[in-house]
Amino acid sequence: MPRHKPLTQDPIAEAKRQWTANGWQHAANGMAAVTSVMRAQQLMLAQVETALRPHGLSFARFELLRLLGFTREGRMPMASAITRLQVHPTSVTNTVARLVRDGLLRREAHPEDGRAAFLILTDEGRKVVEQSTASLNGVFENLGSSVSEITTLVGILARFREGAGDFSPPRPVPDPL
Amino acid sequence: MPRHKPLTQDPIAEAKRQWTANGWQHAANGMAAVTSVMRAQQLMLAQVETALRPHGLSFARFELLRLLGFTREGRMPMASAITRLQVHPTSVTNTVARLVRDGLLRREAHPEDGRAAFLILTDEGRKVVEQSTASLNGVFENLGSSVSEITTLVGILARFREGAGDFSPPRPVPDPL
DNA sequence: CGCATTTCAGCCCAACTGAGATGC
DNA sequence: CGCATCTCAGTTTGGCTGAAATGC
Repeated sequence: MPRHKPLTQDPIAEAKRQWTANGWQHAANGMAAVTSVMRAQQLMLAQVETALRPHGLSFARFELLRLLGFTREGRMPMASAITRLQVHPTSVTNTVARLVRDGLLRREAHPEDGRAAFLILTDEGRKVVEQSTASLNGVFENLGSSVSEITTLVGILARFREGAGDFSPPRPVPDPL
Repeated sequence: MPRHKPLTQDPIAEAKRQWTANGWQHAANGMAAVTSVMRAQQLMLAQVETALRPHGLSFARFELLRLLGFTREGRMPMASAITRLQVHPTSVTNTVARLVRDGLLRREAHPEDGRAAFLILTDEGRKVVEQSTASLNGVFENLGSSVSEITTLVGILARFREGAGDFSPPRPVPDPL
């Protein structure tokens, strides 16, 4: 992890001040939000990658393994993984190739659809995913934010993601009539 | 921009359910927070990069130009940029090289310290930073979240960043005595 | 035939590491 | 001398595009 010179004040608060001073008041809040999310992501990713490095995984690789690990038999069609992870098909091909190279995953032909591929966790892969999940949970349990802050954060970002077209709501209130 | 298959429900809510079902209740909230921030960052970055592409800038390049644009004379020592942007020195060298190549920035020797470099905005660079800021502000003004949500989000993430050692607080309440 | 699934080659960017040049 | 500043070469990664192979 890179060690940066600690700043004596919040650079985002400073940027917001400058945005306002330049007459961009209407954009200042949004700028602060976007910059905050970018920076928080960097910090979180650094912690996550530190926890995963001993297991030989990146976060992208972990996410795919974790998905497989949640299925009953440790197998899933490629297409499902692509949809669920919301990434580009070639990125998944790439991620899978590395996991196969490391012996954590196997690729098999789909029994019915000759175009499709099945991803299958190896025994080693199953072991790694459980161990790395345990390491990651240590990070997740120590973010330094309160439960109520975290709940609020997740809610706000869920509404943002939905507004950005990330998913359709599950209609928590079923249609009356 | 990649076009993904829209999901019919929130994948993070689903992941949280699985975390809980596996007995990791204490980590489920943190997992949701980290995953939410990661995904929101992807969505925001995609919008930001779409707005910047016509100007020939990435977000990293924009941030450096914007920093320069806020100084009186459009000039700043390399070291200040490194500290303020909180990135690796070689990354700044790289970013600067691209901006110089594109004629938006000039590099000059520091008058007093022979080791140090000065970064100087060119006329073209100044024009580009103002135009691209205007484009970005369009994104910032239309995130789809309310002002109160954004304010809450920024506050929670500021506390997280501070806790993660990103900066030291400006001591809003000066020490009594 | 059109369409879906997946891969491949190749590109770009960001971020890093390690080494070294230069000057305080 | 040690240290700071910065650059360079090279690696890794992820994410993308365009093209193609294969099969529905």
